[in-house]
Amino acid sequence: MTDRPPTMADIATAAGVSRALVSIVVRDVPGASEETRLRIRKVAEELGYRPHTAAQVLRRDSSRHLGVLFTPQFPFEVEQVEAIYPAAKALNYDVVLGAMTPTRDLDDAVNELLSYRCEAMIMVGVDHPDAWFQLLRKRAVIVRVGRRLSRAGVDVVRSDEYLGINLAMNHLYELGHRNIAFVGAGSLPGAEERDGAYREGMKTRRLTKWIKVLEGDQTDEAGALAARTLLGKRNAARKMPTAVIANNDWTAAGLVGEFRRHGIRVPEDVSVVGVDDSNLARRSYLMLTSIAQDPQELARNAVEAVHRRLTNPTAPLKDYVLTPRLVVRSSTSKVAAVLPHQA
Amino acid sequence: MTDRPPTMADIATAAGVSRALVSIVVRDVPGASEETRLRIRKVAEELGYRPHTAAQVLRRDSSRHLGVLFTPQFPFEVEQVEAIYPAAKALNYDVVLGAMTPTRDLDDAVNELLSYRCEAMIMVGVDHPDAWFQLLRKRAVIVRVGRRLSRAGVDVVRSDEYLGINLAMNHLYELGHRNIAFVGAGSLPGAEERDGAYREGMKTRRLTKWIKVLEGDQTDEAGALAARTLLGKRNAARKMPTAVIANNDWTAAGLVGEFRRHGIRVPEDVSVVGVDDSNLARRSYLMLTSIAQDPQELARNAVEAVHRRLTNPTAPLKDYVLTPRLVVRSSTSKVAAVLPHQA
DNA sequence: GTGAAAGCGCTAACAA
DNA sequence: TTGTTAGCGCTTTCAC
Repeated sequence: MTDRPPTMADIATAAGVSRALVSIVVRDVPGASEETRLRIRKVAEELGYRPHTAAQVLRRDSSRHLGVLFTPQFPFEVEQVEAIYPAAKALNYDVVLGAMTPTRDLDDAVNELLSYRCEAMIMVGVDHPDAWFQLLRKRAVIVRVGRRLSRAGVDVVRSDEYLGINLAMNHLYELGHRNIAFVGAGSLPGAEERDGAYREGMKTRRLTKWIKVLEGDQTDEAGALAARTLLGKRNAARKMPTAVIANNDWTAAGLVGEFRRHGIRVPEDVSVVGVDDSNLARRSYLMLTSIAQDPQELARNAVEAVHRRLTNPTAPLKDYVLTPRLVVRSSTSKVAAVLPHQA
Repeated sequence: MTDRPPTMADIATAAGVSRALVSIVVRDVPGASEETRLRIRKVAEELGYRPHTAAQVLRRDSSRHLGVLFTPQFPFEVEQVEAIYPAAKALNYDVVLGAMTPTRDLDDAVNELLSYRCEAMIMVGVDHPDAWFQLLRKRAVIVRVGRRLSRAGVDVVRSDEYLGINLAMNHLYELGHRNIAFVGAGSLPGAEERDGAYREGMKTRRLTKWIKVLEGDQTDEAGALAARTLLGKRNAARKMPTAVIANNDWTAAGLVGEFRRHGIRVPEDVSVVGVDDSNLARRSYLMLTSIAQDPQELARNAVEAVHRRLTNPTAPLKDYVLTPRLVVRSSTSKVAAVLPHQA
């Protein structure tokens, strides 16, 4: 059988002091002599004391609990979430994970976090109608982290996607690429704005005739599908691009995987650029050129945004925009000899 | 500012009944008329009532909280964890995630779950010294889910790895493969036993001279590394295998990725088998032949194991062994023409 | 520097 | 069927 865990009362009895003193020592707040502190801590250690989170939360008026909503199937979101732990600890928040899974939607996850009385929630990559956010905002502080442009009346931490796409295009343009395709966010909300950066960039560079936006989402499978679509156009003049920008690394990995399966070499035959500069981009068999957005920095800003709003609920809405940078690896190279009809 | 969430007292007042009745209705236990139930539920709904988990946990003698320890960076563990939600709900447990990250080790995660007073923890893919488990067992019910053979004095749910490896070998043997390499678990605990199935299977089939075990872990990078090692032996007679078994799909994906990067076709030039039959195996650009272990079934058994031990703490240790099966996709094919010296 | 006491929201045993 | 009540482990205010 498992033992009943020791309570503060047990520590107090064992150390010969009052419960209140134990609380003071455990929470590390002023109000006890150094000598008592040492003794109590020693006893607590010996007895294997662990604070009872539920009791703390119940008693405190603030839970200091920070909910994090994310989809564990998406690797970049995982990296993002991992970065939140140290950032939250720095500001003394406890992190509670709210995972979205095939059998557990956003509402399920939110309700759970609400039951834990999280005073704030960081939503990683979550998109939803504005009205939904407005409603939830009554119950908890909301901060969104991601690349979406829409605001929905909550604080947002994101990287400058417009700039990011442009960095990718510049890089490819300088390598001689003209026929550059883009795998976007498909029908997901915010897709319009994101594709916009690509379309506009192509226009600015007088590459309008090469504009090619493929439907995507967050997955590698979308990348593989896009690759097949492009390969289907292989024989059609002007159609098969010499470079593809994917809206994230995972999708880029799918592109590379499918291209290589068909014997199309990356980067010799086609260059691929990802976005996020996630761990995946660093894999030795991919080595993706990618647009870096530092998860640590996003996380720090997100937690800071939470803290700010918790401290000052009426502060004006803030849009934290971080500057991405280009990381060149070996999934991009100079464009191969250009056929006459592609010039 | 966020509103103070309504409590049972608020509902009771609004509905003109006692708190106890509200509790009865909310928990869905017998003791209230259907009419009252309806009214109370309606009021609760209107006020947006959410039970206060911390208060429930504090009051109940059992928390009904089931901690799940895992590493979100490992896709198969994520699939495993996702399957635990429905299984836990079926037995009325709440799931609390304990994520292990680069900045957060097993002890950190365990301590957090202990503070939440989880009465049980399911450890997905966690390996640790036996003594560690013995110690923790005093504090909570522990169930391990994974492919490891070691017991550590706790209940284990796993699939029959020995059989799995044999299924893979049979499949490859029947396709004419003889020079079959294996990417194992490297220096991780339990590696010996797992490599054993491969070594023994090779001996049984009189393929001793082809035995080749490459170091691995759980990652795709390990697969890529193994592929490079094998490619380094390409020109040495007898050395480059015609088939490789990876100890999981993620590693298999790394193998395939690196092979294809070098223009080695899969399955034409080399066949690759994974283990887990995870989502990854189903990706269109990989279509890995894999040894399936159903995450749903593992999850159901794990939760059942938890329930069993919670209900009967002195029950004898149990080893839940599930039977894997072979799923043939297109990462394996008949061996190519065999060179004389390889016969 | 230390201790006493109230009460957070809820459950469960009991009384009505 | 419904209401009353004690108390889970902790924090926090106040008195000593």
